Amino acid sequence: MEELREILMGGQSFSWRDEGSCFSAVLDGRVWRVRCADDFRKDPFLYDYFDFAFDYDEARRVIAAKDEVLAAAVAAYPQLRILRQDPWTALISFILSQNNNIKRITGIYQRLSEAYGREVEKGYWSFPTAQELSRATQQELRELGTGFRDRYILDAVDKAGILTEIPGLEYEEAEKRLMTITGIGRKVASCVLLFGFHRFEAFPIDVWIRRVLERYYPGKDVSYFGPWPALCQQYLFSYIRHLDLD
DNA sequence: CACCAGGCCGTGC
DNA sequence: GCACGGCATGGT
Repeated sequence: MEELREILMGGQSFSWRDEGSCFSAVLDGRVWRVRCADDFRKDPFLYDYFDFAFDYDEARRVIAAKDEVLAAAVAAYPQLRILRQDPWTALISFILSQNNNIKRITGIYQRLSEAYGREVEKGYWSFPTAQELSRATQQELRELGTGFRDRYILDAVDKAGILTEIPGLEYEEAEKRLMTITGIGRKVASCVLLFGFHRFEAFPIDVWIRRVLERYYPGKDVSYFGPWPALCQQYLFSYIRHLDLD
């Protein structure tokens, strides 16, 4: 259970709800309920979603060997994984994430689903597709609590077609392309590329990671964290974010 | 009641 | 190119 919390509700996805005895989400048109690793190993969709084809054991060894900070981060969160999320959902999710907190992001995500998604099971709505979300007006979005991000969402709906181009682009080009959407800067673009397109070259730099870089890695650039900068980033993110709270 | 939140936009140097 | 304030809203 607790090992799953950091993966499902630690900031990479806003689709999951804590139901007490399990975590639930509507993905791929149906409701999923998981409580431990055994729940998803054998299901083809969840096997892909939880990225079981990737050798995290090997990656952990390489990353932990880089330095003491990463070794501690890996030791603290050995079960961490990068979920393979839907690109569109990731795009809107990380537009919502800017200058926002996880709890509130999840709330807005849920209200968008209830307002524009499909109720696939009583009390459970899918996240709206771009077409479904195109019904929304700016005022409606504002009333759902999106705040100043309302116009960003509308622009993303208009430019949703960009997502089909991303797989064919080099990382830097893909990032630039995403940044042509209003409300998408470097950080959000890198999150979309990581969580929506599973690009492990990504290295999202938010306030937390910026502090880590300044304190522990002065002068170092992203290449230090290769060949999977995204994994290093994710371990460091979970590690230092909880240091403050504990 | 302040202050912050997995930032970005617009403006001004 | 970098620095700055503004931004909607709710959590703590």
